[in-house]
Amino acid sequence: MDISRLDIHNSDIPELCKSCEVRHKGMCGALNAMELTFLSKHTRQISQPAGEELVGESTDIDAYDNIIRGVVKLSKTLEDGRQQIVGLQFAPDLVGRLYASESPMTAEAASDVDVCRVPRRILERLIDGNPELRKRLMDQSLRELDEARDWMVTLGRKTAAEKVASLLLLIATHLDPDAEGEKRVFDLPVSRLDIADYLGLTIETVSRQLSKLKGEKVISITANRHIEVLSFTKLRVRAG
Amino acid sequence: MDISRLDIHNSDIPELCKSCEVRHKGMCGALNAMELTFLSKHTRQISQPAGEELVGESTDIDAYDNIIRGVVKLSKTLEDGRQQIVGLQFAPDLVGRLYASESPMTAEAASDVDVCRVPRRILERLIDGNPELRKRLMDQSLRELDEARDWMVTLGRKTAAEKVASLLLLIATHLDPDAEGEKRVFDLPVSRLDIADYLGLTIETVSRQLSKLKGEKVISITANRHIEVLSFTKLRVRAG
DNA sequence: GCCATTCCTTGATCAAGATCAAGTGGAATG
DNA sequence: CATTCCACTTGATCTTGATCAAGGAATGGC
Repeated sequence: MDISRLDIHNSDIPELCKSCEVRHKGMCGALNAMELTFLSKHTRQISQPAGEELVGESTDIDAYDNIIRGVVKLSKTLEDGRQQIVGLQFAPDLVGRLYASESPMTAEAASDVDVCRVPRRILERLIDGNPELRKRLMDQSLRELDEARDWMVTLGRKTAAEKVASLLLLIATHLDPDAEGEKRVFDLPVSRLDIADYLGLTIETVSRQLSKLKGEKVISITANRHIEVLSFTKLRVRAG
Repeated sequence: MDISRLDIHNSDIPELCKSCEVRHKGMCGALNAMELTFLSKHTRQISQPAGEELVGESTDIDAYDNIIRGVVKLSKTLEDGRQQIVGLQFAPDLVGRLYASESPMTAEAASDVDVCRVPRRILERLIDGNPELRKRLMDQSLRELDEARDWMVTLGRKTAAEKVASLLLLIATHLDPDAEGEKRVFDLPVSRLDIADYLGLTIETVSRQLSKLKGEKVISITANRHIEVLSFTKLRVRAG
């Protein structure tokens, strides 16, 4: 099962997963070309429109999804319907709680999403025999833990204005296809309701804060979702 | 480096770390008897009174601490001094961000704490050669991620009353030395300020909510820190 | 192009929790 | 035993963000 010995070339990568070869951003959960080749008989590429569920809260996990394109939101819901988004995942993250039989949260396509789906048992077997992949997944988990804890500070201690500015920075950072930078112009991959659910606010407050940032010439907004950051410096100051 | 082959008996465990043999609670980060024996020449038992720092935010990590007794709080601070506690750790958790050279947060003794300190390089080498330990640490990280995300729901979407009830349940669960139960009588291991910083509230609000729970006969409080839960059912209802 | 629907914005009012300001009580110190 | 100190409690008031309500802009179907 140690696939590092296999003589696999990029040309062997099955067509359906060519697009998985997205650029890695430091530590991440993506499967590499060799691993995808190894798994090719088991993987399926799946396209989900925005709003479709990938995994439901408290449902059995029988597959992991390697994100190829788009944004996935992870959320938890209280009995009375209050919802909190507990994470956003971008390509090439791996979606799914490792080593659990039941998902502790819902994973839903925030934007239109393409994923490469791998059956749970198959991936777990691959992990066992592949120390490098295991390390990569450990690193993704630890990075997600760091991000969750950073976000706890935002949720617990920041004002509405700081929360909205923080989210714009987060998205600008993660959507940038290039290494360390931030995207100056981008489309919000999520609705106002999603933003509110991520920040622990209401849609009205989010809307007001975005309007305020627009009025202060920190950002410009067109067509509801299209954002241009006019000053990262001001935005960072406002993010606290 | 595969220590699972070593012929080690419990009687070989160095005296200083005998107490490390606390009961494991399902998945956890504690080192087991064999590992502690292996590490005995490198470990030091350290006692810190409440309030003492184990690791500072943004400082170099040169050791990991295996908690033997007490509660450790993990916190992050904004430039202007606002603080958020992002996790509590109990025996036998391992304190310290794995595979990072710099700590993303402060780790501080919440109560009086005893830890077994292992130099970073030594533990990392042990992990590399010990698949079972690696799995245990992976499980602790994933469990901490689950807990952080659960807490994000509390921070983002619960009322002050629900937050305080949730924290009492969390502490009652973690302080119980027995497997699956909850402790009915216990001492809060943290101050009102710590509770406020964990819940994203002020000490005044925490105090008012505790008084309210006392008035409603859900809990009784004596000597500020000593809590008796009179009705777990009511407490759970109030935790939302 | 028109309509319906959904998503977003803006305004007015309200309430939860923060802030400001005294207290209270228990433990430690002399 | 008195005193100080610190952690906590309680009350009064204020502010932030929620709620309620209406209207506007984008999107999809026909």
